[in-house]
Amino acid sequence: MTRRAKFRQITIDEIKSLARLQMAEGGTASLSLNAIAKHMGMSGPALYRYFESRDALITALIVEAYEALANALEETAARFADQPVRDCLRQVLLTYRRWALDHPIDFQLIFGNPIPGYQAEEKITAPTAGKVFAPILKILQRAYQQENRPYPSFLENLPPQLQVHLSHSMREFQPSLPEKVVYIGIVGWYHIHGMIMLELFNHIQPLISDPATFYSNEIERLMDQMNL
Amino acid sequence: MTRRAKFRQITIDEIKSLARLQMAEGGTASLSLNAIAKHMGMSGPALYRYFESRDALITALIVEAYEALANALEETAARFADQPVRDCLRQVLLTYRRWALDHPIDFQLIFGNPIPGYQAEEKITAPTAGKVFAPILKILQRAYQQENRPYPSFLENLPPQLQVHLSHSMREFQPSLPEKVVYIGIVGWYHIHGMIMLELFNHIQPLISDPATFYSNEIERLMDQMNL
DNA sequence: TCACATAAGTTATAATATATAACTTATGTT
DNA sequence: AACATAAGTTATATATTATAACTTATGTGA
Repeated sequence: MTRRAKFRQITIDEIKSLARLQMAEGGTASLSLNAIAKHMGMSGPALYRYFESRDALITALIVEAYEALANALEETAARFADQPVRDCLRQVLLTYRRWALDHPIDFQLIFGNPIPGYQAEEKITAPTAGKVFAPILKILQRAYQQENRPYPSFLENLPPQLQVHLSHSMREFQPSLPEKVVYIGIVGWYHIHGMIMLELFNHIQPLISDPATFYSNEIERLMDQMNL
Repeated sequence: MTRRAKFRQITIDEIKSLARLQMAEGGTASLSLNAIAKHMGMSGPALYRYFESRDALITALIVEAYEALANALEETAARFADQPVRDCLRQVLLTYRRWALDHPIDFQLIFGNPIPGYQAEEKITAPTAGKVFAPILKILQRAYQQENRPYPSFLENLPPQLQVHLSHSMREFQPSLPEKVVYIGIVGWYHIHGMIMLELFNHIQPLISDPATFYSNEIERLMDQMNL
């Protein structure tokens, strides 16, 4: 890498870092290229050498957020891979919540409403999205395929028109994954996700005194349902 | 109501209506007072006679959204009040999804990320928030208190530090509501909510071919868990 | 009916935002 | 050393929210 390219990378990183900081203070849409430039000691238009537009910067941040979350989950899964399935999955799901609370802005970028005016470039963001779900699927695969645990009873009478399909990018990670495993994963993920979204946007606090305990408790209940 | 006040109300309604229309096209944050005024054939600053600021307009829209959702749920609950609990609850939960899909902007205003720069005026929005949850609690109360259905088994060994408390405004609607009923309601609501948020933001479609069937199926599973 | 307060609009202006164009300076390579 | 290009600059166009000052329309009380 040339010296110039190195400096360029540093500048790009600083821009993204400041953008994150700005959003942390005023929400995902309080992003001002001008303010970033000013803070870095240069004029506004200079930023356009590094990002084509405000949306391009946002897209970069979204991709990074996806990757960071996926990495956090994968890392936890790897660290507890030799533990029983239930313990491993518990840790991964705890990491999921922990990461969301620690990185509310990144989580909103991934799962919240679209930013004003911002048109998601799905070609860029979609492939990374699958990575988030992959570690959870991997654990479930271990449970139901390697360890041959019985499938939960609620899978028995599913309506036939309910087709589950993995996106192309996800298929690459998990080549031979039974529909049932995917379905269990989806059901679990949605439950988890609902709790976290509500907690993140302060809809849980008026009802539950201790969201952490509630979450832990629901995880256990969920894993009970999954026969884990 | 004087003639002038009537015209004023019409103008206010038109502003709100156009605001909704604008958001429907470009997301919750693509709200331009100027554009609204222009569309109504008047200058930008004229709008400030009707709304103190952009945030005041947003707050009004949020309150209306809460009320509209609560009304939709209540209406459904009333229409199926003489049916068995399970049938009534099913219809209410279907209405919940239907309303969210039919009014994605209003749903985002209530449950999505905060709009850039917008500071929620919780004094105004909080009291109405309770109304959304009320119809569901009412149905559960009927099941477990009037009809004396047994509580689901997952309530048996809850950790003692897990306190459930209703906000003040909600207490007024439901004076004597056992903690257990509230807890069941919360658990169910979160599950439902997770599915709808993910569907609304297009995170469900890459995985599930038929979200409606999936949702229906999950409702049944949920009510099974609730002993309904 | 007329006088007058106020409601409801106007234009002008300030402060910021994204973004483009045209120009200058620094950097690295041939 | 010459030169292409990267990386910055200022100037400008066009939005945005919002305030100030001013004008016109409306409704009411004397």
